[in-house]
Amino acid sequence: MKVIYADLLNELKSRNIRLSHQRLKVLEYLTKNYTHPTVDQIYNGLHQDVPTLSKTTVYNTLNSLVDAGLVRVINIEDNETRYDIDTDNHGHFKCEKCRKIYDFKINIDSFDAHELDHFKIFDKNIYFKGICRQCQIDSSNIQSNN
Amino acid sequence: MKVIYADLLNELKSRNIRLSHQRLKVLEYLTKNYTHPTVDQIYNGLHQDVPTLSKTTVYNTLNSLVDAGLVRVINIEDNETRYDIDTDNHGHFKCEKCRKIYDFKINIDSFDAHELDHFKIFDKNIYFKGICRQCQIDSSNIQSNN
DNA sequence: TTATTATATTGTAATCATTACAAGTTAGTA
DNA sequence: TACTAACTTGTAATGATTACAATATAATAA
Repeated sequence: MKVIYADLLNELKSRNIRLSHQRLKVLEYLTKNYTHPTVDQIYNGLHQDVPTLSKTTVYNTLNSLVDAGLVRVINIEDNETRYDIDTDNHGHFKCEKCRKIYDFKINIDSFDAHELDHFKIFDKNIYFKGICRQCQIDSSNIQSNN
Repeated sequence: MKVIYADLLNELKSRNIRLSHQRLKVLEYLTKNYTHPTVDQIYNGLHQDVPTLSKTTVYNTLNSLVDAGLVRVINIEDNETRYDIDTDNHGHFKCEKCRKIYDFKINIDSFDAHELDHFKIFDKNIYFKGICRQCQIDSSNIQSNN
């Protein structure tokens, strides 16, 4: 899914969330970096460009954006929260070697979960963990060098 | 899924994990409390019975059991890790009102995720968030009392 | 049973992510 | 241009988890 920056701005305006310099920069970062970044990565990525930026502001901004439904939280490891500007229905794969998070297409709604028939569901998440293709290739190359 | 305590003990023995008093108590707690407890809940639940128990031991024990594949980690909220003695293929629903976690049957392997065809997958997780049936009933009763 | 030893437990201190808070700043509006 | 509610910032607080070193114990063999 392609995220259109201008659409995000309209979305913010319609929700009366002020278009502060810092928020626009965080949004811009997320639309330019599809890496499911952590708060630290966002902060470090923007710090040169916005020297006054505070990490608290990054937290505040992300919380606002999540509340507004413009950003999704990814909780895979318990010690690092990641953020995703793509709120469409998709899954995440985390490589335990290179730590990269890959998106993959999956229609979560195609499941039947009858036990939840009378439950209100706001949010559906799928994530897998393992070793990505590239890391398998890399490690077999290292072995063949022995 | 019914977890057989004796099977867990054999599993531990075969992996050369010592059957210390504290570990047995944590395992017993998990097999008796299908509530996906937090570390605090386990610690508080056992503290009367095992007064010398340390919270560090609960952490250490759970990490060992997770490494051994006897317990699964549930990361839904970023600030509370929960533990599940049921390692079978199933999904979790977290109610945002009563905070309870419900299990539901779902065959995660029934999906096709072709983009991951050459990825090694060790671990698959599904969780939903929303309002459970009981909390919806409760809140409509409160409203009708107005 | 007893002695031995590798492994486990414990309490405290350290770490790290996140939030609380209060003072200063700014976006949006009139 | 002035006003004000909302936002940003830096620091301090919080809370979960881990590191560490001293003590205790499970498993093994004599």
